[in-house]
Amino acid sequence: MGNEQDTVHTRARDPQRTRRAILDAGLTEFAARGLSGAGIAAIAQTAGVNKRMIYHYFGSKEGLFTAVIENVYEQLAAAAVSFESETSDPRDGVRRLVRFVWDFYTERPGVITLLNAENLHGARHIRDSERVRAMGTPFLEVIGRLLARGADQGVFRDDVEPLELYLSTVALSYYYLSNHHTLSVFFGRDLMRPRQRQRWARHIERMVLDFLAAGASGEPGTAGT
Amino acid sequence: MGNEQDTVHTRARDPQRTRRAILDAGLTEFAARGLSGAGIAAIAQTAGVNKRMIYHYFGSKEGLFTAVIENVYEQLAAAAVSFESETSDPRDGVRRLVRFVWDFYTERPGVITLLNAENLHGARHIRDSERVRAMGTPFLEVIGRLLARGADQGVFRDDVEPLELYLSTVALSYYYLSNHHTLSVFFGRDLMRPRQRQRWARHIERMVLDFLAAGASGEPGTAGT
Amino acid sequence: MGNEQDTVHTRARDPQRTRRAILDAGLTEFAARGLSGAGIAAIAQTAGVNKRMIYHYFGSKEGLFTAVIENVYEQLAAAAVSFESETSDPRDGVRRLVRFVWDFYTERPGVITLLNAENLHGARHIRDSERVRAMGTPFLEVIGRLLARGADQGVFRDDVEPLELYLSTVALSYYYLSNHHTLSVFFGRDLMRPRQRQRWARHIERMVLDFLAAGASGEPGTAGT
Amino acid sequence: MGNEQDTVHTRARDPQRTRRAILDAGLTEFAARGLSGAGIAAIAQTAGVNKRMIYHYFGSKEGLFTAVIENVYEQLAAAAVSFESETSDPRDGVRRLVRFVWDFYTERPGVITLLNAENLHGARHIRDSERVRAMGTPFLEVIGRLLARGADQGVFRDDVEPLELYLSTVALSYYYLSNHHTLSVFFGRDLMRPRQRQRWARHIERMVLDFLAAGASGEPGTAGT
DNA sequence: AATGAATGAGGGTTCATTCAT
DNA sequence: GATGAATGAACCCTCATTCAT
Repeated sequence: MGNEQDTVHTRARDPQRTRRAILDAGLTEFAARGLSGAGIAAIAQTAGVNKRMIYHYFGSKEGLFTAVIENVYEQLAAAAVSFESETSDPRDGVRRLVRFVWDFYTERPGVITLLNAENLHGARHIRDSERVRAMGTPFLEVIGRLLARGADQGVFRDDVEPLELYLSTVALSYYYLSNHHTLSVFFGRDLMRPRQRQRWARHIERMVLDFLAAGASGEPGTAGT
Repeated sequence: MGNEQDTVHTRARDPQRTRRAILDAGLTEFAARGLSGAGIAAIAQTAGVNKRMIYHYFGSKEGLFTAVIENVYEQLAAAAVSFESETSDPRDGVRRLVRFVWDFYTERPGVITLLNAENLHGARHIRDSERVRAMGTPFLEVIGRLLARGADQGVFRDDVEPLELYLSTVALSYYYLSNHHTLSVFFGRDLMRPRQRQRWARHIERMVLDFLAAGASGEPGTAGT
Repeated sequence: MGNEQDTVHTRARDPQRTRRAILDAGLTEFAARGLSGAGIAAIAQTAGVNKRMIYHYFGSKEGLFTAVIENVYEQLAAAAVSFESETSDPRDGVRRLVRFVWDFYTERPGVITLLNAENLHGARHIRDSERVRAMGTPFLEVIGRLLARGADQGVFRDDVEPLELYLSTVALSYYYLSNHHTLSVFFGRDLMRPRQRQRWARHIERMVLDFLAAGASGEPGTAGT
Repeated sequence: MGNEQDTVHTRARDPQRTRRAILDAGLTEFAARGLSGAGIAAIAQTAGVNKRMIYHYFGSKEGLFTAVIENVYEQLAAAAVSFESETSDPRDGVRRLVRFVWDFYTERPGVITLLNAENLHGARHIRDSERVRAMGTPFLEVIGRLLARGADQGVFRDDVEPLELYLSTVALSYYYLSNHHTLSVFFGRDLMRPRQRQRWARHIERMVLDFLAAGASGEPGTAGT
């Protein structure tokens, strides 16, 4: 008695479903406990599958972790195409960018801890991944066009690089969400109360936009002429 | 053969030194591998002490982790007094703040992973610490005076709260340093090359200052007159 | 070198046998050294299995202990059916009872130390066991019939309860076997010499029977007529 | 912080008191947890002394255990002199014996677990103790006189040895108290309820006395004439 | 595809004990 | 007499993983 078993005896054979369940469970567990904190047994239990299946589909714990994190990056890439602004107003484009980033991480808190975990390990799980490598370049191109249009219209300064804008935007969102536990203790106030979060979201938008507006020429440029 | 032993046989009896050595080793190991990734054996070996001593001084692995992280916060508090600017120029004050934050985390990369680890665990190790709780308030007061002076002189806008300025400053430094591994892969460029780092440091300063200058009254206020 | 391994490398895959081997080894070790004195490593070695298997089958050291002790009770229950006397002579029935008890514990000295261990821990391992709880009631019923028949025939007194007879019988056997080590020192004679043991066995029989006979009516009762 | 320390820093130097405190704590802890279950740290804490003191006074854990158990035997010997009956009535003498034994173990439940522990270890801690060896002989002499007187007066049978009477008496008390935890579960009733205990005490007395009376000559003997 | 049995290494922790003061 | 620091072995247990079915 008392045999700790991973799952019920008979289970419908559904490779796709099994694989997906493991991937989801891996995301949950790795996000909650980190790479070394998460256990194969717990993942198998959460997924409702036999431990052995994890090795069958992903080879090893690190293999699963790699798959999980690549999956996250694909989510990011997939979602990102949505904010390619067809709007002609650059300021609206930046607003959309800021909101997209904020919403993305707000809605996926696990992604943050997962990325932290990957950074803790020197990004070695994605380093050799062709799917992830330079996946960010398209982002920079979109943002680059945005910045160029803004500078052209005289509403944005022209000395900001796409990477700088992107990193600034993410940093302001990510750090707040990533470190809210310690910050809330450090400052003696709960940063995750809805009111506080909304204030911060507005602050990011303001900060990014006002920074871009600072030193703008104020008159339409002549680029392209 | 047999059992690996933790240290050399005879050791100078020096409680202070032993405790300190464990604390330092704990910082190093926890920073490098996280709470669950770090091992008592490795910590003891790094500290050059017997494993048992960790329990003697800190009760448990988590006890040591708590002590390590509190120690980090004390470092932060101790270092922070240094940027209390006696300068009368508010812009210089903000520059000092930005540089202090950037330098602090740049020089202490372990602190970042440590704080990430603590956030992964919901800040439960400092939640009940009276030493850490609200330790940030003095920061806000210093920054509050800075902002007030700047607004008074007409060089800063007056709609920014101390917490907003502080969090923005830290976010821009912290995220870049915390996530540089994945970001470097994602964008296909090494963000930690000295050149890149310097550029980013300058960017933070510019972004914070230009944001604060945006919408400033431009003329000295009448406060105190 | 390095780590002592528990067993030979390859082992026939035989769950039943493995489980049984662990149970037997647990009985031996717990009986010899008590719950806290027995070690998982020793049990595994005695059983010829890997340490991990103990957790696989029994969850924990205490889980194994619980299984061992429940197993003992099942032995007792199983063996007990044998003395249900079909003999019509009540005195013979009591003799069979006395001898059964004496032989049971004589042949299983480990059971005594095991029961002592369980009592040291407040019987908490069997307290919630449905298999053990009230397992003794059938004993009392058999003995009750025996006493009734004896009283009916006028050879037993009628003021003795089944529990009293049973406990008396076991006490006289159990204590002698349980405490012979200290008693032998205390009295300066070896109580476990065959001669001494036989004398004691005879004494128990005599004491129980003479007690039951004392105050008997001496004439057949009228019950059932 | 969190240094587990054994006692307050300064403590009145009182060798007698310290030794006594350790002995008492040892009795308590060994009785509650057995020899291997009791820990030096717990004993030191219970005694309110430094761990090192245990080694100072008793050399080792086993040394302390030996001292504790010898102490118990001295208690037994000391208390036993009290029931040397000056009464001329042998039946009263036996009643006093029975009650003394029952009361002794009832009032000192720890003694039972301690003796069990010593038996678990083959009585090796008292085996070489001159103080304990044959300490029981005086008991047998007292009881011997009691039996002789009873047989002489024709109220006791004459085929019972002192050791048999003593062991029977103790067995009936000891087993009930020693195994009440498992017995209560086994029979589904709480044997330690005051009512149940009193019934058992009366049963012991009855059983011993009726056994002794069985087969008595019924007329005063001629011994000594 | 899927499972339960089995493995060896190492996890954090506690042990009784000794050293230096 | 008394203390706190320090030790090394052993403790129970869990880990990621592989074997046999």
